[in-house]
Amino acid sequence: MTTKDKICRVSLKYFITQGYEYTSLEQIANEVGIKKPSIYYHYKSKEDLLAHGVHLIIDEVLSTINRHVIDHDPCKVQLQGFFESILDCNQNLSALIGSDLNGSTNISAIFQLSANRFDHIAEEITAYYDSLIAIIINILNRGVNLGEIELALEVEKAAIEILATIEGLITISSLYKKLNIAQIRTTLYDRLWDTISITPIKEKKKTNKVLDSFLIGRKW
Amino acid sequence: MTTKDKICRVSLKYFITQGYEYTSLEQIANEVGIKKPSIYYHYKSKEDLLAHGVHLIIDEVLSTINRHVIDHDPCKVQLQGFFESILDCNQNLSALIGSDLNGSTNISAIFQLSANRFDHIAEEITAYYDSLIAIIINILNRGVNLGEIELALEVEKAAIEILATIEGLITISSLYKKLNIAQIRTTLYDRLWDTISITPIKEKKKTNKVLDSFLIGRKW
DNA sequence: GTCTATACAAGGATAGAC
DNA sequence: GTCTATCCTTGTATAGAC
Repeated sequence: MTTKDKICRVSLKYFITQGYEYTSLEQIANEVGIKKPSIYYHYKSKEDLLAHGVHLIIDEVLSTINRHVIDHDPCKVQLQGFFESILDCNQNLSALIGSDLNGSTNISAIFQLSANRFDHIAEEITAYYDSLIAIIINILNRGVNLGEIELALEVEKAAIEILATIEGLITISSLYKKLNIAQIRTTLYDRLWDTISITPIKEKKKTNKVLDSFLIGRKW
Repeated sequence: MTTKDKICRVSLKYFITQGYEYTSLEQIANEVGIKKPSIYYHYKSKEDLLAHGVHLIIDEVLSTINRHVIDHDPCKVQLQGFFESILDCNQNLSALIGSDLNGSTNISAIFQLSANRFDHIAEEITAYYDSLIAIIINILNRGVNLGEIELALEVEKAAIEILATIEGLITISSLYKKLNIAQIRTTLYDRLWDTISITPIKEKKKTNKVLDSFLIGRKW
């Protein structure tokens, strides 16, 4: 890994765990094993560093989706691939930046922060969401054509619903530590699919007994 | 309004729009119309200011829910009241802090930031989520007893699903500016209710033609 | 490509007068 | 309860040697 790459990943790690403003170039330089001014040889400013970090995450998410949403798979599998890709990327952020993030991560949080602060990063993030919605809409349209999905479905609304569900999981799991996200994501996806797929009088919602609680350390 | 109160609301406004770290006490003092050191008469530190701001939001959300979730209403109405309360609080944050936030706000984002940075604020936020989930679970249990909601429903999972949906809407609407949240929230709530309520062979998912796009400035 | 040295600004916080 | 003055630390960024 080049020094430039290393700087980017280390700074991303700190931006995510500590926040952009509370991360100093000194700290980044220390961990990389160089001195502070050397960063400026590779990046023109701290903001530049953030922009590269955001770009790295977006790249990772989109390429993961690309790998997991296979062309001729059934729609349901494709959509699940999409769903899982984003959640996995969020969860495996630690691997991406080569570090040991213990807590739950939240890629949306760093997007939020960056977008609020820097206009050109906001544009990239909007384009990213455009891509995500376009991908979902493609999957849904194909599903409608193949008869997997309700003909009457308004794909655009459904796409946003799906994306909102994913964002919600990411947000809530990082904020509410008692939540065991690994357990809830499958159920949530099944439910989501249930609301858009063809359901020919099949008995819906036959749920099983609760085996494990989604909540850690507290029984409701 | 007391000076202390004014300081709290002004700082909250800037914390939300600019981020905690990028907000200086100087800026806050300027807007309040006092000098920087006077802040220290009312609050012991900048962190203290943030803690009070977070507390203010949490109070507002919980009391709004309290007003909108009426004791003997049907379950569906109660749940919708809950749903709307949080989204409204998020949207009307500008009114709360007495200011002119133009863009979309995101209370989860400031929770995120605060929780990451300060342990004792994190505890308050966890307690807040505990309360929210307890409220939903109470509504759902009552709905099950009244026969409005599926007997087989696992209320705990459903509660988290509902909360995740709300969080998702907040997150995505603040990140993805093209989304018209006002239009999508009703649909999303109906869909959600659909998945948990008793459905005696009623024809589900009879959606109408799309009239307006959820997305602003782009037609998919 | 990385270093030392340093400029320069800004922020949080305190002391003490009024 | 609010002010002026000031301390101290830290941060980003640059100049210029090696």
